[in-house]
Amino acid sequence: MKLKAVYIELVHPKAPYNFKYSTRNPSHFPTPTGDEEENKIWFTMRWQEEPIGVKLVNKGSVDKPAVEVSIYSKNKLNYAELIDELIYRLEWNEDLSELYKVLKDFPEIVKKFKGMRMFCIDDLYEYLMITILLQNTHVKRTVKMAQGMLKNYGDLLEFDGKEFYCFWSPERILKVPEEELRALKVGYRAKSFLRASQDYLKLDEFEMRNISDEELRKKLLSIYGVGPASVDYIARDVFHRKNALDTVPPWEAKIYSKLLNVNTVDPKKILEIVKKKFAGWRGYAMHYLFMDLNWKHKEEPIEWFGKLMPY
DNA sequence: CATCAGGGCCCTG
DNA sequence: CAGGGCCCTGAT
Repeated sequence: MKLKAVYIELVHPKAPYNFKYSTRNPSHFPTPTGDEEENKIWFTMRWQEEPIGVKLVNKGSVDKPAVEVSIYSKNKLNYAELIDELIYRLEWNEDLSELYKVLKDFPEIVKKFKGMRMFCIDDLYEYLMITILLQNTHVKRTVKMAQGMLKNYGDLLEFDGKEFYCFWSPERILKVPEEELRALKVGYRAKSFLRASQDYLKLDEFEMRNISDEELRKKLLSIYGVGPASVDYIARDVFHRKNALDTVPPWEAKIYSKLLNVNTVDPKKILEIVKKKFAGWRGYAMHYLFMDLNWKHKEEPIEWFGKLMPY
């Protein structure tokens, strides 16, 4: 599908805003739903049922942020509404000054990553599908499964001289028999995709933005295929809950242990330490520490991390 | 070649 | 609340 209508607007995120660290995450598994270059990023999304393409170009600096947003669509849209949505998803109006106080023991990290926001362009539905793709497997297989699913059920979009897939809609995937999904080697996840899609259609993700952390957690856990590990990621990344971190899986506990320089790898003890240390911001704070490690590892591989990080 | 664990979650007892 | 089962893949 060729996307022709184009709308361009220069948006000013609240300073400080670090474009690079807010739009790239070395630990994300690659999907054919977007691309990035220095100071540029392309991605797709489904907005009000319509698949669209978005390009962001950095036109500012950390202290004077400016991002040129280009919207590509088949039909004209209510652009003001869509820009507001992007501001929400990209956390462009967030004030993180309290976070930096909580991170006082990590001055180098605060200095380097000041202005880094959470980067999740996905809506609840897409992120549900992503967390299911991640469960109980290695990244390599996750990538393969994602490609297979996108190729078969996603929408191929053409915009700005590029081609990317947009995630399938829940309605689309619900028409597919479970056996057909299984043929794509997604295994028992086939059932999860279908049941989670059904559950999603009963929810109102916009309403969920306003409920308490506790209620949100309960609602998310009621979705088939969503358990304690996925809830933390969804609450933090999609719903921007700064304190979302109630489960530390063993593989993360080993990494946190090193990051926090403590002599335990017991997930429960680690969680207690994190709760105390990063009161009110534990999800966000750990993201900062984790990103620091990811970028260091990308620039120069860290042996212990390479061994611990599931691949 | 067989075995096994792996960015969890569901279901059962 | 603990533990087995689940699809598949690649490592051993």
